[in-house]
Amino acid sequence: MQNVFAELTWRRLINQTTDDQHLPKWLNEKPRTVYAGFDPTADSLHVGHLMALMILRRFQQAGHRPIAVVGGATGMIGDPSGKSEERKLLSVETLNANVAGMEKQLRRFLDFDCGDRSALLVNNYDWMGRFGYLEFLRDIGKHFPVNVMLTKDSVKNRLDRDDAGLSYTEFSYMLLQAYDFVHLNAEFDCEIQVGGSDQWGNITAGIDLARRLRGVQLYGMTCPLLTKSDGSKMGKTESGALWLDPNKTSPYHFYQYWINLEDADVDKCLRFFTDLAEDRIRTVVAEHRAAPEKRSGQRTLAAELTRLVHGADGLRAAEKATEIFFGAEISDLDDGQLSAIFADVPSKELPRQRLEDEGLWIADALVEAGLAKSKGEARRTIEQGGAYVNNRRIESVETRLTAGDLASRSVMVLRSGKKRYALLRFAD
RNA sequence: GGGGGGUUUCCCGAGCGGUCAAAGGGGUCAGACUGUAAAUCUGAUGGCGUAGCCUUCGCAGGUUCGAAUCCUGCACCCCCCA
Repeated sequence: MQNVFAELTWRRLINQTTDDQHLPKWLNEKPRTVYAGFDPTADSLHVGHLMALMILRRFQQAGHRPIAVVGGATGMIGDPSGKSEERKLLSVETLNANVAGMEKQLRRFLDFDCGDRSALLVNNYDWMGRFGYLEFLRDIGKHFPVNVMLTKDSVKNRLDRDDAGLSYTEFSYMLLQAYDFVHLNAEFDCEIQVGGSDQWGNITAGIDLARRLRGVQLYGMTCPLLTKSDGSKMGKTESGALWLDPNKTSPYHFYQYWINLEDADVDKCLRFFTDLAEDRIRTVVAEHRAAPEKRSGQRTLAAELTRLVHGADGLRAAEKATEIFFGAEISDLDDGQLSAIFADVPSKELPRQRLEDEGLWIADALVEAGLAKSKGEARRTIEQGGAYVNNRRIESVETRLTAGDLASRSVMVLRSGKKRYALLRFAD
């Protein structure tokens, strides 16, 4: 049994608990069962889920048993917490697909095969789906005074707004989550729930319900919201959320997000998201402060987190891609590796025959690849020294490309400027 | 209904018979610098294998050796008077 409370404290993962006095001791007494919920709003987890996930992970590492609950039922309703508008309902098929996608990813963070403290993965649809409406109102609804519900932040905030209402459906959300906690307590002896700070109301609702229905005392703990030093949301890119699914966000982009993190957020993220020990983090941060231009903090963070989410192979791919995207000459790579590295880069297929005889004029190649709108533009780029083939600068507008300029069997990597890439594939 | 002003290249905006592919600014694209940031500086910015040619200045005609620039008609926008 390790002291998980102390661990979470130095990692600054505790925002609020239902019992600061007794919780640390209570957690050290014996292995406890802890749960966190994940709403299946998409077919992949994203960085926003990472906080709760890492907390479960640390509980397990300390010797406790984590339960990840995917909200097949609650996801059908939509949690109003932290949301400014009524959400649209997802179809049952979408929900099922989403639940399946998230399950796969959860396995990376939690150990599902280690004896007593093996993680559990459950779907609340399995117990909520069977409930009849009348039954639910009699057995559960009866215990929720509306005046108490109305004081919850998630409800109050929505009612205070002039531009968004709150449907009866979403209003009922907290009853479902409260019942989840009670069910998990009865079924798995789960006694503590963790979640983001916006989950406080839902968690305490569950604790109240458990006391009334079962006469037991449960606990709750929230972590801080994940925001950047400038106040914006962490894990948001111009193209949307930062997903954990490599098909939605490539390991390279995932890695790059952390490499580009503000200096001010590095310490915090190392504590939140890596398994590194406290003194190691202190060392990394100290080194980083001494020479911020080296980005050693970001590098450590990016490497640790990418390895955790995408595995050692994913990290290697991301590092290789980084090296190449920042100008390393391209050589010794085959078609498959290049396709993987440049997965998000536009590509165009041309007949191999274009490389024969005279070869392919470099300006035509840039236009074909979409890096220039006209040959004139291509010509200018070349004249200004901004055109590259396989990351080698093209010196002359007269350059013609032949089979010898292929980076691999059939791929040629074109680049305009610092980082606009495109591939040309030459089919037989 | 009457009078006046406008419509320019991706955007704003100059041009008011040839030296206009059209000033200037913004944007964009390159280059330098840099910590994969911002700022700054430099260059480029209709098309075409380009000492040249072709297409652009609301639309259609016309005057002229020559029109973004002058004339006529049409369309749309703005302002003033009624």
